Amino acid sequence: MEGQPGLNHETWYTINDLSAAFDITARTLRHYEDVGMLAPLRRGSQRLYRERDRVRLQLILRGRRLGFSLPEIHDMLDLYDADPSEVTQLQDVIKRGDAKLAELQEQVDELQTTIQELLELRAKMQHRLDIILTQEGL
Amino acid sequence: MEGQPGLNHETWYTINDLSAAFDITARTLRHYEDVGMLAPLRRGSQRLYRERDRVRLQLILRGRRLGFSLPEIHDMLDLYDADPSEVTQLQDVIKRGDAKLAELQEQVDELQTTIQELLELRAKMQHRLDIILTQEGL
DNA sequence: ACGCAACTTTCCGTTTACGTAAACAGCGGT
DNA sequence: ACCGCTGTTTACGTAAACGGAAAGTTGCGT
Repeated sequence: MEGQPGLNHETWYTINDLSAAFDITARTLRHYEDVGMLAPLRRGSQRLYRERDRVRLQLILRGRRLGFSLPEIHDMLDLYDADPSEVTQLQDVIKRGDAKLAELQEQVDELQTTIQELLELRAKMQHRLDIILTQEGL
Repeated sequence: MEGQPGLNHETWYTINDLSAAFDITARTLRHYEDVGMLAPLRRGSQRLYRERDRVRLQLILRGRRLGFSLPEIHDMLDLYDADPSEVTQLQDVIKRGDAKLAELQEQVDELQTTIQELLELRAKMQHRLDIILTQEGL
């Protein structure tokens, strides 16, 4: 169950807390760990997820909904993990972030084109339907 | 090669025309046919793709870039193939189209949230970088 | 101390979306 | 008639992202 194993005010989650909360299987969470996208602490052999892990999981699942592969999502997570004390790291993360941003914007554009086309199709179909219905109404 | 086998002014494409034009393999085109997403004509055993097939292929590839599965894309293509003379078909296509539109809009929203978060991260990193660089400049 | 539920690791299975030969057919050029 | 190219079908292989079952361990309630 969800709780606090220490005396601090941090919230902890078991693997089943998270799988229930996000409607995924424990197997999926272990898989994300296998490929290095999550790294929960251990109490003995049991996994203990912190708030940080929960946030990362949310990012992973959103990435999946958006159609990204796990390696792609992994790269995006890495952006948040960069060491902010090293100049080269900062420059690198900005550069990689900009590249990803351009990609995401392109995807938004294509989505909006798709939406536009579907709206036009819908209008056409609605128009035909109106004509048929008024004819039948005679 | 791309050409016109008849005397009309329609353009035809071989399987290699299309695979070269869209940078995919012939195998991929045959696969889309296997799963019923394309249906080129035949001259003997050879596939002949018309403009209509080319447009459908564009839709398929865009769908893939947006992260949709082939069955999902297949459903979207079906929207364009609905018989516009049947009232029930028209109503059905409008309903299914609206459902897909809601989905697409949701995807746009999630993408824009992701973009926003990356922009904030970028600003944070840029800020840290500026501080470090001015310190070094002393 | 005992049982049992919750967790663990390990490993083989499955689906999607093709990749990759193998083996054959038709056709334009020499 | 033979070559090479382009195309075809058939069929097994593969990577990604888990699913699912087996077998072992651990902590907790009584």
